[in-house]
Amino acid sequence: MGRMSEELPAYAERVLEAAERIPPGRVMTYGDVAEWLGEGGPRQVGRVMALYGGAVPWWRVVRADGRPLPGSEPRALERYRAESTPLRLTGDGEPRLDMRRARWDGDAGRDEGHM
DNA sequence: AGCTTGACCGACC
DNA sequence: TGGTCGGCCAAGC
Repeated sequence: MGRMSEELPAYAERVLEAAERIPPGRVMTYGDVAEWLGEGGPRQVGRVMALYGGAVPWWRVVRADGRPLPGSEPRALERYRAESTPLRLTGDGEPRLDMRRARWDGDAGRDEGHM
């Protein structure tokens, strides 16, 4: 046991932890997660999710345009429906996330407007 | 050491 | 609404 090599890079672990924090019925964009962490950027978050996202609620981390993850749209939509995540229909009738309502800021401004 | 690659983003047209 | 472009930064080679 000479080595404690982490299977996950530390950064990846933080990203996954952030994803697990997102409450049901809400979503964060890749950029939001990066900003919340204060590390990396959207592309880095995306890469982590691509590699290890299966271990966390991956459907709650989405692109900024609210479009469901390509390739997993049926599964994502099933989750959104189960969690009552705000959706919205486009002109084509394709369901997309209603980002104005579904986007979660990580409780960043939890205290504001309280006093 | 320097590329290259991304489950991206915002600006712009 | 859809396409391009530059910027972004960790990981892999």
